Amino acid sequence: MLQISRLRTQKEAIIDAYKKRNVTEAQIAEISNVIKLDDERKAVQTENDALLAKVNSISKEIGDFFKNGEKEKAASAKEEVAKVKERSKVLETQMKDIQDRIFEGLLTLPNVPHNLVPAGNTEEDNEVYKAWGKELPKLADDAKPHWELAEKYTLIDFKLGVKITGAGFPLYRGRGAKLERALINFFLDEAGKAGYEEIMPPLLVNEDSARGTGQLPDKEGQMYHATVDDLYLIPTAEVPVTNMYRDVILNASDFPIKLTAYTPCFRREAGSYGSDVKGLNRVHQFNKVEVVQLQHPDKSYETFDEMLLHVEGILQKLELPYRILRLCGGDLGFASSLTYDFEVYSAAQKKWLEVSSVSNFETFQSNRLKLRYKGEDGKKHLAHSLNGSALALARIVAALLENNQTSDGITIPEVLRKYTGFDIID
RNA sequence: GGAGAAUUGGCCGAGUGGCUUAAGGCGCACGCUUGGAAAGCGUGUAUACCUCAAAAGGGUAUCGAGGGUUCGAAUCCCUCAUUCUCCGCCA
Repeated sequence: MLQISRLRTQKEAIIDAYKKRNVTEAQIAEISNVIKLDDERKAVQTENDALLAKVNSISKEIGDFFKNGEKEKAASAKEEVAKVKERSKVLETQMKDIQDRIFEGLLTLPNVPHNLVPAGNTEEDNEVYKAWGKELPKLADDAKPHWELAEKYTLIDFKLGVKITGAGFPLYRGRGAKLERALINFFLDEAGKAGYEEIMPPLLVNEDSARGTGQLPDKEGQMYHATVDDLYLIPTAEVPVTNMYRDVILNASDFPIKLTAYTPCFRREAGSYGSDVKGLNRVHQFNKVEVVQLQHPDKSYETFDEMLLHVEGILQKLELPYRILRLCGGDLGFASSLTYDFEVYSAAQKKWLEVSSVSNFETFQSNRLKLRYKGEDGKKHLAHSLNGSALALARIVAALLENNQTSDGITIPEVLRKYTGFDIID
């Protein structure tokens, strides 16, 4: 959520930057509308505060009148207060209404794209920030996609997942389950080495938390909702982990705050269909290790680069072909200012699969979270929040299985062997 | 799930309708004192918003949250949350 003060001071610059996104005329108009509503709010508050001050001072007088036994004066003063309060009540209703409309207006405004964000509307317009320099792996003609390999070596049972729950809930078994656990441990250990504190958060969150990181109201349909208790299954660890700092005031010396968490992620993926959803490419439940950083605004882009290097390092250790995309305005998430996606090449499908997304939200999340720090000037300012996947498992497994298949079986990358306890799946 | 008790500022803690501008203490900051420190003394020490060209100043709201009663609420009433104790259930 953007701050009204920013809309006021940087209105033209924001509208200009918005042109890189798919914003509508209505959204642009909303900027002026919110400012106008805020002007109204101020006028109403000024009037109402003056009325309340009057009520307070008259009430004090009434106390004195009673003490002195001046009952008639007290009675007429009471009448006066009643009149003032009647007017105040009207103003209070107005103010509430205006504030609701301001909040609704602000919720429709996406984050302002960073200078580096290329203009564009679709995936096609994303810029390749770093391309895979070497030749892409070529497999034998009889190379199998990962869902066939998973069945052949009894690693994942998609059918049992359907039986127990439904489509998109894979059941990992045997060495498949072990490989999954190995990757989780490997990712967590890498994050630990990079200085992230490990968190094991709740997997269900309340409405305030879903609202804090912006899942509500924007992406309501994407989350599973446990209606009896009004709790949401997390779509990413970002939600519980970032909400650790909701309504928190930090000291500038606390930065950077670096947190990592493994959690299963639950996504309804409403509206997806076709070959994209085959196998592990798109599922309702998958495992992911997330990294989150809270940082001083002056340093958040240094931190952003550090997070990119962290993700890149993991992919290199896994020996997977990858490329990094700088998302264009149209593909940029609602809350993000700058996002780089990591894709790995899945050689049998001959597809690039998104496995990580690293974003700087600047103050967009912290404004809604009320996540602030006490600055050098003694005043409170909004912190910057960033996060990234490091990494999302399901698609990494898909690429590993496909790329590493040989006539003897599927070889396990060197770094994972001490975690899996086996070198090859045969 | 049931019963009882509690929730006040950075922390402890007083406060049962106007004398609260939330006492007092601790902590913190600055000053005085000192050779230096401690002690002592003094001053200051929440947040958000409104007003003001700015600063100073003034105003409003906030005593777990939200409603209500009242001219006036930390104080009375209602709903909810959290914590503690006991009972029930449970890995």
